[in-house]
Amino acid sequence: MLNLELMTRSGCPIAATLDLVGDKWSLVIVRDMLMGKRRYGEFLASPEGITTNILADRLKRMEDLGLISKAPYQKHPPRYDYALTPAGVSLLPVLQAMCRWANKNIPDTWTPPKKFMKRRVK
Amino acid sequence: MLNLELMTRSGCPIAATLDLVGDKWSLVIVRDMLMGKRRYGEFLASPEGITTNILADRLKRMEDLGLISKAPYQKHPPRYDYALTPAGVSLLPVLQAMCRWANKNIPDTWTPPKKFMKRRVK
DNA sequence: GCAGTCACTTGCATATTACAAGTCATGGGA
DNA sequence: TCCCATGACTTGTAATATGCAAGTGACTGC
Repeated sequence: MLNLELMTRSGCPIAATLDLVGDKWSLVIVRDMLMGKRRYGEFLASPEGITTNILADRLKRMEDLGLISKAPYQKHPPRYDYALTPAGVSLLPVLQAMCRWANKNIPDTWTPPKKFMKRRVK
Repeated sequence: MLNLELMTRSGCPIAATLDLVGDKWSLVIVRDMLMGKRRYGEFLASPEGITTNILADRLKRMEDLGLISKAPYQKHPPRYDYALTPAGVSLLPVLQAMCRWANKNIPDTWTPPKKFMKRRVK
């Protein structure tokens, strides 16, 4: 369970989920991490073109929420690897459902790699 | 397939889905419709407290996107019933995945009705 | 004929996002 | 050694989205 001081709009699980990750960027970053990306610069390089201030804000926010964790891979200057926590990884089925929906309903969307669509989390 | 003049950030199905419904309110309205609500006033009455201008904007936007349709149930003054199109209904698996995630990860979220969680769309 | 309801629209303040530029430490090459 | 590039950000400002309050028009019930 996540530990949140954040107020959600209601107890509805859909509304509560949207209060945590219902913006245009958080789930794109989660996608990148599920695909193996771990560094600030790798997230910036994604084709959607997130800007640096939004990326820094979302990384901090999702860390505060308990969806990602960061570990330094060097000390001077501090540099971090970002990784999903189990709660973050378990967003995978949401992303898979979005992929299925988009591939059926939005023209010209890419077919995700099979290993992404087949992967299961407990 | 939806017919969109909207530019998406990339061909990624996740990013494209978020470009259509990745805000705090659209999927809440879809949820209400899947639960049987059809009128403007019913959406307003939901516990999250959407405001009238945002609701009117989202209804129009989702109609333009092809996710919902409206049909008049009286002429003077014009009053409408809103309903999901097949593309709108097929967002159900995304909402179900969010519910499962929230119930496991966000404290004190409601358990949705079984008929909502069990329902399947082709 | 007057209050209330339904389905909105409008105006304005605040919050969020986008875009551009700057910072700071370090590593590599001439 | 000095210059430039890179990684990981921060800061400033403009554009856009959201929240809040109030207003509108066409009825409906009393």
